[in-house]
Amino acid sequence: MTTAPVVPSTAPSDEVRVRFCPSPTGTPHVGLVRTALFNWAHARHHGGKLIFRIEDTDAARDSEESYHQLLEAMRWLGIDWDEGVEVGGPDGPYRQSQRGEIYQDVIAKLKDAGHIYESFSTAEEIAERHRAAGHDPQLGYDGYDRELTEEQKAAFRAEGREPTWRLRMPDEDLSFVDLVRGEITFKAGSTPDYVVVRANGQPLYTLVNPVDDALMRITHVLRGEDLLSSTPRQIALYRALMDVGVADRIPQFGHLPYVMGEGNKKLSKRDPESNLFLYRDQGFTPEGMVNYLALLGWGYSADQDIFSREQFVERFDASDVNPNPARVDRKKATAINADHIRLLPEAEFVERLVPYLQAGGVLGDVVTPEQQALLVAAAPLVQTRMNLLGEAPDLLRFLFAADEDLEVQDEALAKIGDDPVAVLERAIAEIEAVPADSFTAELLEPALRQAIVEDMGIKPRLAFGPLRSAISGRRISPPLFESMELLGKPSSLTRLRALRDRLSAVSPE
RNA sequence: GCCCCCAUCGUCUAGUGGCCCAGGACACCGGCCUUUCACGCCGGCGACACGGGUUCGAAUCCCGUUGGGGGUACCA
Repeated sequence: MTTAPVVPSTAPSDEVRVRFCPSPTGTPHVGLVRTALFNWAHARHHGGKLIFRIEDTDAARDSEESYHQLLEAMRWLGIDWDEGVEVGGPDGPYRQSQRGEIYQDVIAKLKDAGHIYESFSTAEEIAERHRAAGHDPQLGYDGYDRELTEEQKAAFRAEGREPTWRLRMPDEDLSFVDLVRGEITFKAGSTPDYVVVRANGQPLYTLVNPVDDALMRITHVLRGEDLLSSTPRQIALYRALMDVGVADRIPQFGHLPYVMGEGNKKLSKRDPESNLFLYRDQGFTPEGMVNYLALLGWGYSADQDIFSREQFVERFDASDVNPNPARVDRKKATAINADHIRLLPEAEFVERLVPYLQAGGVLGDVVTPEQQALLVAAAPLVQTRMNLLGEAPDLLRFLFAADEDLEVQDEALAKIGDDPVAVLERAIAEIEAVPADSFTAELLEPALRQAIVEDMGIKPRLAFGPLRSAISGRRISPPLFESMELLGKPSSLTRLRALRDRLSAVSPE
């Protein structure tokens, strides 16, 4: 272990330094990731640094798996950081579980300066004192141990009590200017002296979080609204830390609105709606996800909802964040994602499709050159037909399936006209006449239209319906003639004949 | 109980005293395009929580009410 640096490692500067400091518990959820994203955007917008720290001081709840998921989430979304876990930096280590010595040093300084004091009161005793005084027993800590004499402390110790340490709060109103909400004032006396060190000597989050922010010279703290009411006590702590030379400034705070679930309930961590990876697995692109997340409490402009990561960074300003809670709306998120799918360059789109096609069993682990070529040719046909990349397998499966494996869905046989067999017969005859080397949608379309629509007098919808069912097995498919072209003449004919035979067999005429 | 935050269409939002009898997006409903489904295009529905002030003028400022939310732990 290196010698613990307990003063900020460099002098204050104008550099913007923000941090993202999650606890590794559970799976990354959208609210958490939105916070990471806004901090990142703030740093990038101002040409500053993002510090990624892990607050793993609760051994019972923290997990290594969760830590790795956090990294995965950040990387998937393209939220990069400048200092912190994995990349290092001047103020490491960046996992609080490894910073014990640093905290002990700070605690010693706070003790020496008298900013924190020993408290022997139990919760029951505090409540009892409130009752005795005719106050609400739910009132917070009453400051009872503030001025204990050495004799009194010794007496408590003799009873076997181990004290916690509390911060001495100033008896005055505490104000700060919130980056998203403006000036906020907490009344004097509304924040009791609070515990910063456990009876076992271990520091609590209440201490460790501001201490690390101070040592890492954080200038702006953008965090969830749930931490708004802890701000006054942190400001008091900062003042104490400045007094003992551990902090050189109080950061500016900005409290981001909650991310709510549909309805009006808070998004719980177990709610599937909140699980970032579910979005990814269903086919959200990082671009779409970033765009949607950015819209949770912020707006790009009065009349534009779709924007790139770069545009987001360019325009993001914490003071434009809307202070009221945002609800996640899957439909809007999906629509935003759909726009980003359409914006993807074709080659990129093809690349993104592959993992989803593999997951859907359409492609194997190894993509053959033939499959790759087919995919490249087919991709443009489906790019405007998808909202989620996860829809790709259903849309494209028929192209990659062997003719004999193609399943024609019942639904695809429902509304295909009075005499689909005749339509199929005619189509087969027409297609047989088309040379294999000029088997293109361009030729197929007018030929089949002439034969079936014009000559047979069948409406386009019913003329092509049976063909679509035969070729794709589905009622809804990518464009028919292009699909036939991709499949090629032999395969197209095989499929048309197969359906013709099947339908002839069931209808005796 | 006490402290704090929030309040514009169903939802996300624009709006920082006149440009707003409130703009955009999603969703929804029509229509156009069309070989299915989409894309695209056109149109429609739809909101300033309520009450008082301030002001020549308020969605915008102030106060109150109501309604949501959070905090009040030896969790983070």
